[in-house]
Amino acid sequence: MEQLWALPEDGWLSVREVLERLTDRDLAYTTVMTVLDRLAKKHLVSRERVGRAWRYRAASGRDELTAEVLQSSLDPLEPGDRKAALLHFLDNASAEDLDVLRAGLAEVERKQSR
Amino acid sequence: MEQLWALPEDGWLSVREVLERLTDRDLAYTTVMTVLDRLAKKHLVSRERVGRAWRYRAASGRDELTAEVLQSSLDPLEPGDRKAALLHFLDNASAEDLDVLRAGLAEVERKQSR
DNA sequence: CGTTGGCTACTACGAACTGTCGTAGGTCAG
DNA sequence: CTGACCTACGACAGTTCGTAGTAGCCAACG
Repeated sequence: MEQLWALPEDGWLSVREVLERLTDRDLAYTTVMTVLDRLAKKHLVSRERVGRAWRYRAASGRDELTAEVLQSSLDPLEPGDRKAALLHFLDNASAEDLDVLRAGLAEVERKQSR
Repeated sequence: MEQLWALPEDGWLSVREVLERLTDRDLAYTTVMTVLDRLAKKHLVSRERVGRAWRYRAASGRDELTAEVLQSSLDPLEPGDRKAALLHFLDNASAEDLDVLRAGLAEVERKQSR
């Protein structure tokens, strides 16, 4: 389902255009339509009427969506567990991830002091 | 389902003991058993035979489990998106979370240099 | 003006997962 | 033996997902 997000193109796409980009899957037109419809109902994509047809667009990028998932995974935890979870995460994180986080934290601080 | 993890007690618990701790839910004995059985099959809990009965224990704490979820949310992303997701995450993180991350990073560095 | 191609809306269906139980049958103590 | 307790297995409804078919609307072509 989310395979559809492998499609870059951040403009608006019609069902047909999405279908044509999914050459590997060989899906029926209506399948793509149904999926897009359901994603729209869950607000994972936005849609906009153009004549009779709908055009779809990712509501948010893979990166933003993932960031939300991270937050929502943490949210139900109590503060103690939340903290522990973050620390466990760091323990298992790759050097690259740690670098990104370090840089990101520095950036946040920079913004804060401004 | 995961409500069961609201139970602290990191020792081994029998089905009956779990049931008794779930006073709010009023579940049948077999319901708890089935749930524990299924969790065991997914390796979310470990079990150990004691006489005829099984005793169950959380395979990992809520915190560790969440840390794994965080990793697995990130894993399918390409490096660019992964980085972007982490940065988005920092953008929306609370001051407390940022503090934890800062402290955690410092800790990791300390370990590394040793 | 009727046919056709494209598009939507609605429905369907099987697989997987979840939450909830019930039944059947084994075992161990009184 | 009998009852209490436990497990194994099956069941059923509700939801999500992936896939698709049917019906019907509309605009443009010939």
